[in-house]
Amino acid sequence: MPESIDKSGFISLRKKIIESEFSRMNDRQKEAVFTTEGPLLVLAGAGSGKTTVLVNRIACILKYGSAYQSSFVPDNITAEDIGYLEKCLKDKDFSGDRLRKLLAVNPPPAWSVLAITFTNKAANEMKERLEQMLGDESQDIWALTFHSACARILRRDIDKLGLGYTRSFTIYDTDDCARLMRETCKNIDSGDRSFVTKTLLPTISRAKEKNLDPVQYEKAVGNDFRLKKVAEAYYKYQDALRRANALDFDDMLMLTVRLFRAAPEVLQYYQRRFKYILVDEYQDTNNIQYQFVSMMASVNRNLCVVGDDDQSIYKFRGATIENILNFEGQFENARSVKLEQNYRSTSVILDAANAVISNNAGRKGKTLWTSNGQGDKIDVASFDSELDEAQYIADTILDNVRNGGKFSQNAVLYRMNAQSGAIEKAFVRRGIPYRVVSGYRLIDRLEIRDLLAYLKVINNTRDDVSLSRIINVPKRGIGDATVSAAQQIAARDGVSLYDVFSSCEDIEYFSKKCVKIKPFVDFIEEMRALSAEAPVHELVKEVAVKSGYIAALEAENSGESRERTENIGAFVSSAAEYDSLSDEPNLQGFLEECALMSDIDNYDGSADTVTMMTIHSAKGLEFPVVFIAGMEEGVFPGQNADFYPDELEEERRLAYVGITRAKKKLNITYARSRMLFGSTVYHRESRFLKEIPDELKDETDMRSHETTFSMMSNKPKHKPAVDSGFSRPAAAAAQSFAIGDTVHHSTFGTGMVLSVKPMGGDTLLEIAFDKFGTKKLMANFARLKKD
DNA sequence: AAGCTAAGCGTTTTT
DNA sequence: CGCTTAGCTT
Repeated sequence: MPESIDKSGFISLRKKIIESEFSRMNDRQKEAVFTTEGPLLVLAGAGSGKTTVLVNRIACILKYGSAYQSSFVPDNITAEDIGYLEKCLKDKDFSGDRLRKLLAVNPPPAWSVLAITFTNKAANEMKERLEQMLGDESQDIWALTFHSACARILRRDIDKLGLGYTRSFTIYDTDDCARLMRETCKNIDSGDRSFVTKTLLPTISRAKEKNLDPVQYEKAVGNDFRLKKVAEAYYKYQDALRRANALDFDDMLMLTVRLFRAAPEVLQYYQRRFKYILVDEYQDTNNIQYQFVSMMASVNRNLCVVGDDDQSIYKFRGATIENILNFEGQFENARSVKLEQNYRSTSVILDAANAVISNNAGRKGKTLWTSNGQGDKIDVASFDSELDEAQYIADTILDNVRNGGKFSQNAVLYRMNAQSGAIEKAFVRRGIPYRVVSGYRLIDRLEIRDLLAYLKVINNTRDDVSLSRIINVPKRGIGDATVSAAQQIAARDGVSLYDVFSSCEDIEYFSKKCVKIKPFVDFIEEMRALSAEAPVHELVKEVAVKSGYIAALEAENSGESRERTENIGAFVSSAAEYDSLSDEPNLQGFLEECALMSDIDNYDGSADTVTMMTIHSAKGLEFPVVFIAGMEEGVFPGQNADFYPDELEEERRLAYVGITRAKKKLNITYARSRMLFGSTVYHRESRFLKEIPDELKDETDMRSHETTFSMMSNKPKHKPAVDSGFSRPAAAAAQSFAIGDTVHHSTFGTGMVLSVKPMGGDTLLEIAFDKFGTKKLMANFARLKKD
């Protein structure tokens, strides 16, 4: 190196340039971004710009490597180079390749980064933002959920586990698992029908999260009679899964970790491949996920986890907050950074959130602050019934829109999906466009599940659960007696149900039934051949038609059957979308995507509709105006909260998550009576509401103190749209209205138009109905007929 | 095997 | 309330 270059001068210039490129971050954020080596815990409060920090940190690593922390100086730097760098700093131009070459110290190739999140949506968002920032180089970065990452790993090497699984394994969702369990453990019948789904499977799930196989679990259980029964069920269940070449959600993690132990070269491959690992929402990780992460990161030790202990809301599915609390103990030389400045909400909203969460004992302790203004007070309103509550929410949203807002700025959040019904009805009545993000997806519909069962059998003939689901759907003369006989033979010979059916000619018992069975087996074989060559959506279409499923629906020719046919059409479209978006589309990949995609993953914020969802689904999102409905004891927090202090704290964290979704305005509502699961229940105001200081709230009591009379108790005629994946066609009612027009509405009957106001491609009408008073409706959504 | 009716039952949050 | 299932009939 030439004498004239001052080493320390170069290093400090390098720091200045890197810092300047990320100058828009606050000091804490910078600290996280520039900690590019070693284990790092980022405790990021709600709305603290966490995603931006993550993305910037990866960008910094990929562009400059460890340059910020390194004292290494390349030999061949010249005075001219220094001049160039100084000019870059002065011009704030950091885009040049030359700059990068001069400054970078061991930058890793792009595919060195594994980013793990919990939803596909978050993964895609991260990928998109990285692509924006890095261009093509981000192509090979893995930004995936835990489950998809494990699926990829297992797809390559699951046979190395030596348990008989093959690469065409099927992923069982909770419904499949319940069917399998009921089938395998018919003798474990406790009389309680929900025993399997409420007790047995969750208990096994916990065992798998601790990486306990049936044998280990049985040992751990000891002499507990009840748990011994669970262990027995677990053994049979796991064996059935193995024979079906199927994995449940927990297996995906457990078997990956076991694969890493059984085949160290597989683990090594990934350890070398991923120099940098980061995990988002770390507070939601469970024990096996911790094992997975620590194995992957143990060589390079460049692990960055981001989370907020106050937002841990998945304890019920095994998440353990200890992973965050113990991070510094588990990873040597770990650093930790707290992000407490909030960029999202007004100080009123933030103060309310802080006040509520401060009632929790088990937390690391953070206090969010913001330099945003105070903002509006929180509107709190109470009602007689959930119907009045829904009406109020609908009216308030219409007011917001009339004052220049957009529907999409409003979100309605609630504790349980069951609460959405009343609100949907009110929206339908007012003509408010909305979208429900629910646990109920397109693929949860009966007809799609049937179709998927066909596809699963085609992909993996060992899948007995799926086969017995569709063997006689539509009716083809193979009834219960035949199926249970076949099941017995399969169990006796240790083969799959499909094997029995396909060799029915050799089995005496089936001599007469073969006429019915043979065509079905031939059909499956034909589709198996097709699946090797045709695109997935064509296969799906063929299956739907040639199985006779569509014909059976058409024969039924009811409104419901037509809807089912439509849904199948939508499913074919989604397969076509998969075909066009996926790098190498195949049936297996499509089935995997179906199993691992949730409704929120398809949520697209760009349509101008109100969003409705549970608070769980809302985590990670933000909206200018948020309504939290059903703030009642018994609903939020739920009944169990009185009994289990831990659950109360989890509910409180959930309340914290809900409150911090709001950017500008928060509305909270509750009702003293509520129709829930078929009967009316009475509740008091939620304790969480009382925990918000009075000076932050504007309270309105809309409850009557005499007889309850509610106009809304008129039953609506419309069945509300269940999902909303398809929003109502906005162009359908492109008619114009004038003041004085007489109109007909399917629910409100006849009325007269009082005012007309154009609004974002639509028209807001104020209509005086003869029997229902004055309502505000959006013309395109209200299905109005002019006289 | 298939289709019908009556009865019963669970209801939090989800990858 | 809405959905599944048991049990009966054809």
